[in-house]
Amino acid sequence: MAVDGRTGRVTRRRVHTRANLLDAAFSVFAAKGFGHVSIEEVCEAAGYSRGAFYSNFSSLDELFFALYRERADLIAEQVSGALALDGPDLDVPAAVDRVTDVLLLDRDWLLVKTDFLVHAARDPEVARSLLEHRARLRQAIAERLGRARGHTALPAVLGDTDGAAHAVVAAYDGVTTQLLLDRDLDHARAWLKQLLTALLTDGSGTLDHTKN
Amino acid sequence: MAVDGRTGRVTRRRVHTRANLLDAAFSVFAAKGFGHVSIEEVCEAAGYSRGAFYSNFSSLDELFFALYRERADLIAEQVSGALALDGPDLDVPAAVDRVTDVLLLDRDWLLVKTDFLVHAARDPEVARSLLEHRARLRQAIAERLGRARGHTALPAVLGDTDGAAHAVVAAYDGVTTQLLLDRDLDHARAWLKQLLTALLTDGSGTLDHTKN
DNA sequence: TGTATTGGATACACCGATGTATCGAAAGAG
DNA sequence: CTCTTTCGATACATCGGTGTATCCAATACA
Repeated sequence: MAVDGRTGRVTRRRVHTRANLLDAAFSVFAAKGFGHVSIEEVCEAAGYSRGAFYSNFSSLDELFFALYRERADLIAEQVSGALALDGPDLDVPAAVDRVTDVLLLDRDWLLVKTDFLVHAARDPEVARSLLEHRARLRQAIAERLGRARGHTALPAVLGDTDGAAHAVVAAYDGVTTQLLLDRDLDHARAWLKQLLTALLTDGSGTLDHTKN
Repeated sequence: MAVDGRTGRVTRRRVHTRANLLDAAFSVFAAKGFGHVSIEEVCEAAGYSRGAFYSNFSSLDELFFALYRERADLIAEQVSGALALDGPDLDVPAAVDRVTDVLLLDRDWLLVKTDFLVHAARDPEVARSLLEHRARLRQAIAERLGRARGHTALPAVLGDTDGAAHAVVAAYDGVTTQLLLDRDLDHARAWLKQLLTALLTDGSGTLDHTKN
């Protein structure tokens, strides 16, 4: 019974092993990619037998989904935090710095995230859930940008704040792709920052792209 | 002997079956995703036995790589064509239209391409090859943009033409991600066009993002 | 602390996919 | 047309992963 219609007692041990399995799965997925990972590998990495696995999940897909949700929510929380740090008015460049650092924290997450994208791209159900997640993030960004108006007017090219938020996400996705290939985290961060400030401040930061 | 150190006769039949295998593989990969596809499935889809497969390729990876190369080169060619269509001077909006139509031609290719990205992200060797490919594309774009100067000055925010080319690729990658999820090809095309013209013409096209 | 219940380990039967070795058929060379 | 080489189908041995059923140990609760 891995379905979460659990009703009776749930021991501490259980939540502990579940967490361990998720953590181990994260490492393994990051290293080999979902689709090249067997249930056994995850169990071995976590130090459990397959019995433990089937007691907590009913399939690799289910685990993957749970894993993604967990981590994505974490990131979303951190992004919200980074956006909220300023007072009621927003300091765009500073916020861009903070958000960028959160979004491009570690490559492993990007790997897993992209695996999940590939997964979602073939399963409308999963895609829906991912799209909603992205929409929420965008909305948070747009909302926050709205409150910054006046401070730094958005460039007209992007349309309203919602358009700007869309562009921000696209930029993030674009930089992610590049980072996955060149493995240069610092460069990616710097570039995303420049791209975002360029997009959001109508500004004049020169782009440095001396790479590949 | 699947390695291409072939020396003796190579029959027509052979090249034909090889092509069939590649085509079938493309469909199957697009549908299920590399990593959820077995050699047998590819063979079955192509109407051959595993004997034919092993006679032409030594592993699924090898086939996948060959497949990617083939299609990627094709696209690159088409993009070059689309860029070259104008005379010596470039009509940016028109070129953007043409290029966009080529880049976002069909979703299946994007699926396979993304699978390949995920693959490359974990294999430095493959990543190098993909990076080079991207670099060539960017270079072609930058070169072409260079010849358009004067016609429509690039917005300063992007730095030089090379920076602009980088941004173009990032935009493409970003829109690709969105398209994979929402499956709305027309919308993606429209959005990419607007994004690119916004990026490249210092222009005033309003972004339409009424989606998800 | 004793006892009922839950969690996870072990063992088993079962595919499905892999790679190889062999053989007949197709196609090029002369 | 014949002969030689190449291509691809078939059969086989094997392996790794899957899911389930069973059992012992750990844990909550009274």
